[in-house]
Amino acid sequence: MESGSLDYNSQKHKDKHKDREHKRERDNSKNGNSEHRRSSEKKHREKEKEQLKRKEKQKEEKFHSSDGKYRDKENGFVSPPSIKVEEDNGYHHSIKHEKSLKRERDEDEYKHNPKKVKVENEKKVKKRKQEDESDYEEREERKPKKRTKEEKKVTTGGKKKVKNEPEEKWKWWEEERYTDGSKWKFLEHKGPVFPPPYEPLPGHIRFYYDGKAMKLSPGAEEVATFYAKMLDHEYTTKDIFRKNFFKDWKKEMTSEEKSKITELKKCDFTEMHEYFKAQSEARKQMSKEEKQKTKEENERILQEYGYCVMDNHRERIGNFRIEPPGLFRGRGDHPKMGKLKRRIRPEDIIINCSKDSVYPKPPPGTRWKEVRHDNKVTWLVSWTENIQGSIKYIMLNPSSRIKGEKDWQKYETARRLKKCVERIRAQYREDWRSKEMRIRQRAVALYFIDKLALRAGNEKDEGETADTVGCCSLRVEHIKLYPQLDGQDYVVEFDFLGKDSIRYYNKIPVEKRVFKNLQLFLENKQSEDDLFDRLNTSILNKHLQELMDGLTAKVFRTYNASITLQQQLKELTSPDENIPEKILSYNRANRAVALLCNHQRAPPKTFEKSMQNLQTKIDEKKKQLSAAKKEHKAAKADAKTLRDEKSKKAVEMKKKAVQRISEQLMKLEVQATDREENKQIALGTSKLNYLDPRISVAWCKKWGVPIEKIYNKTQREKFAWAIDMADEDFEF
DNA sequence: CTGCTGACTTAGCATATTAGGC
DNA sequence: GCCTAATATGCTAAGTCAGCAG
Repeated sequence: MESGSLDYNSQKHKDKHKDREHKRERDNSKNGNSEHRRSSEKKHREKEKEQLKRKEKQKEEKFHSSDGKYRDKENGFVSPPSIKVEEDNGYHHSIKHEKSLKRERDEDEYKHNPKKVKVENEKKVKKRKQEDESDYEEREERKPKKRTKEEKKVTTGGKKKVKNEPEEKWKWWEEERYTDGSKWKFLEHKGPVFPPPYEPLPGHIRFYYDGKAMKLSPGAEEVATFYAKMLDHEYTTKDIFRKNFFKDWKKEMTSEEKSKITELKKCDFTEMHEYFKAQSEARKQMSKEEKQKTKEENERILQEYGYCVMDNHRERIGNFRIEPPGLFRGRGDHPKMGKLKRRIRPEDIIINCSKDSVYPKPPPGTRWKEVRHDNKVTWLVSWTENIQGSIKYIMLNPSSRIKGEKDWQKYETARRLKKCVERIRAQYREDWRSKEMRIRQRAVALYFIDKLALRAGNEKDEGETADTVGCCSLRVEHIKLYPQLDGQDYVVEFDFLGKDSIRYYNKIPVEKRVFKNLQLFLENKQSEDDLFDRLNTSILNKHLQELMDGLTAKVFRTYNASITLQQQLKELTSPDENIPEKILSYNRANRAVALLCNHQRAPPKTFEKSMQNLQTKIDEKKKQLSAAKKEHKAAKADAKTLRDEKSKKAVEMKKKAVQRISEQLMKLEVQATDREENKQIALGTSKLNYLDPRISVAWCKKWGVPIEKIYNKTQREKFAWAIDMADEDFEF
């Protein structure tokens, strides 16, 4: 059935193969690599089936929208059945209703967790009424509800010095969303902050070529400092890095320099390197006052450039600083590592803001590349980066409405998947026996994505990026089939580099049918050939879209991560645990997810040492404990003979001491276990991106664990919506 | 389709800040 | 209070996915 692509492909591989023999970064990374591009043959004669599916999908939708709970609808923004929608103007939401809903929720929350207010507002007990500034009224369509009126305030000045207890937190999640595809009505900001210009090195810091001091032109010198700063980094030992750097560096040299400096290995940057080390040392040694001063300066910049006004609110910007020039550090075996990332000038910058706002001013004597007013996008500033030619953006902070709404929506989509995942699973299992190869491939790939939480796996530009893959781009060389292994049947071994060149290694038993299909897909292929030669992410996602509105490959990752957390929490938490133990359970649940998603990290450099320290502490505590126990016993004995009040009291005290120490010991032991189990696993990524925060919030409420134990300040800001709305009964 | 690219999310590592032990 | 280890934040690379032109 399929063929034709093979010759073409393997030809390509041979060319590529040569420059692709590098080693991986992580010691746990290993497999060989090669290139492969999918051939371009298509086949699309499946109309009837698609139509069928479309119908199915419609049914599915009806099923969903009728299953009752208004809350189940995406983002909860939906009229309850009982309330009539005023006019069908496209905004099918009922404001009034939401309000009443909200009130109920509040009551609930107070009932369950009276401490809540304190928890959330640690610092800003005194929410001052803001001077009202309603010049930003453009958002009629967004109709803030009554209650938000009082809250509506904009602090354009941003002069709040004392702490940060600005306005009362805006609950954007209680407002309506745009339904017309626009992202905002009004946007005003101050533009980006540029890195300081290059400061030439002092005269006594010299660069040597071939043993001889040599003064470099400012342009060449600047690039040289980028390299000098990285001297003790492993990067500078890599051939590609050195080669790329040298090539780009030469472009910045004067013709004179170019003719002299012909070999990197004759370059001596050590003096420069030492200089920078000394500088950063000096920075650390700065006096308190100086540190305070820079801190204040940073705060000033943050207040001026770190916020924008979007619609009626002052919102925090995520990254308002332009990336400074430097040497590109790709991850894994990146063919472009070491290339010069050039300095961004105002002339490279596109500003996005509303027409009727005060436009940001370019630095004196410069101009922006463009000022546009596109409210269909969320970015404030963009520029094109010179390594890959891709666009970089300045966007809002995760705590902003625009990011938060999207995040919330993501979890709602995952929850919709929960309702139909069984049907989808049944379907792909059925498809394993399809007579069409492409359907089988699609079904097996989807099975992997679902079961193993693999990423979709888009095609990548070969030679431009590190050789990494996801599900659809898996190659023959990435899997091994074992009809029998360690007493299990039909085992598939995965070994490939995924995003960020993190190795995915896993052996799992699969169903016989999957196994047989894999054998079939492997027939007559070279190791560099695509495993799924009839599939790509576009085909897969189109299929998924038909199965459920808004469904794409990555929704499975979100869904499986969140549902796993919920299950694990249920399983692992027991009522008699104290708080540290509960947190350990939470971390374990979190860890199960991180494992599923393959979120790894390099073991911290100080891991062994800090583990030893902890062990020492534990040993000491143990000694203390047995000493305390002895004393307790002795006291009891005394009390028995003396039988006076004083000795009775002493017994009590000793008893308490024993308790206290054993509690401390336990806490330490828990900590040790937790840390050991976390050695190579990164919990942060899943917590931040995959786990519906409402699950965690509900868990905290249910067990009386303070939310701060689970989420730090940043995380609480990002998940404010969830903290506000989820009660202990929340079910993902 | 198919390739390209724009917009936006997800990712690990580097650095800064804070907490906790002495 | 100082110093170190732990944690939080910042940074930016590397993905996903959709829409469009050809």
